[in-house]
Amino acid sequence: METVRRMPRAERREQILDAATRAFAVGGYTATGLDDVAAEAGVSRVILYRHFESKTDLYRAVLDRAGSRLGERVGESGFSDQTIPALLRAADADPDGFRLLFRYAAREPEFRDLIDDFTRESVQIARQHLAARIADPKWADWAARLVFAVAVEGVIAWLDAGRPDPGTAAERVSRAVHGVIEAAS
Amino acid sequence: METVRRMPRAERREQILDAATRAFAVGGYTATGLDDVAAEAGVSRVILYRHFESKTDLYRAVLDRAGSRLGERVGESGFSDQTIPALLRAADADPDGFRLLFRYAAREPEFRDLIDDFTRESVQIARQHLAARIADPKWADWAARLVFAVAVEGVIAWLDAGRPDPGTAAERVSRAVHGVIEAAS
DNA sequence: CCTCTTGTTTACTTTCGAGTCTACAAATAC
DNA sequence: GTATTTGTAGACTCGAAAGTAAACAAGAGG
Repeated sequence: METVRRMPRAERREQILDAATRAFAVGGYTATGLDDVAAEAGVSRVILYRHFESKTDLYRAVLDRAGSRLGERVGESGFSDQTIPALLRAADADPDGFRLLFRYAAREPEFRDLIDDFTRESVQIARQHLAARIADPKWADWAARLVFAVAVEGVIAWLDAGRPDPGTAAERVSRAVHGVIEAAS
Repeated sequence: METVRRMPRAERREQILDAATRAFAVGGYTATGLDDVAAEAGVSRVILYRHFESKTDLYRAVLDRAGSRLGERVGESGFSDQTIPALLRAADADPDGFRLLFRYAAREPEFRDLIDDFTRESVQIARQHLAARIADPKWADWAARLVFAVAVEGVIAWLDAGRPDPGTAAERVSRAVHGVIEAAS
């Protein structure tokens, strides 16, 4: 019988967050039980409650951390030729968090607020850039949403493909994004 | 007190499917209770069980119908300049079904099989077209996924925008798709 | 008029997973 | 060596939503 791995409280908390991110990234909030999280963390279910008040609390902590990391790396103002590379780096640094945020949290009524700020702001920035190129504001909005979706989907598809060619990935995603911008103008 | 609207069995079944499609399209499977569905259908909860064995059964029926309609309109073979217009028409004919399939069902572990066939086949077709243009198969796969995502996201964004300019919408989505294809080549 | 079908209402049971309680074990720190 | 912290195990409660049962109401068609 293997000896039990003990950790100081703060470290365990982080380790649980890591494991929970992985577990939730598989199927989202409702499809993931606390037993799954506990198993992934290699810890009994009760321990989760010594670090987080509830499943909701834990999930929000996971999303918060993922969202903060994303915000730190990408920044939340402006769009430059460094934005896409930064998005890639953020996804590379925390792939499960990235997937979880955009693949699941964005569709979960209770939790989407945690990623919607980022999305809304990004789309808003895209809209401002596109307004000069697209006369009809309805279609500018449409294009802004699509541009953001292409960036995110491009990154997730890159993650799912096993993160090939990290050096040139940003260039490829950028080209796709600009391809849509051109096509929409 | 308003008199109760009775319907022949088959008609009621369809009407429930319509209402359920609307209800589920708001928040997906788990976030939608049978009470919500019953309310949307203007019928008591018990009636649902006289037409469908279970919530799962009802949901699958909804997704089946939406998937069939989609398949009928888009066809499941080949890609031509009629494919995007057909996709738009399908979404226009059944916007809630379309949204439900791609926005929620595609992310629900228990139910994604009902839309994954369509998605897989579409991506496969895209891949074949792109193989000639993109040497590295990893990046051809990536581009194929992205192209499909752009088509779907473009359509959903159009729905969410209130379906402006039905005449030119297909042209815009097509341009976006080809923009990504060019950019990825 | 009678019967079948469609519908309602209300109350019930079942199920599942979240969340709790208690008692115990063992590593660490002083 | 003792107290404290970190951990386990297992049995439990609780609540929400799914699913069931029974009794009754009323329109439609023969």
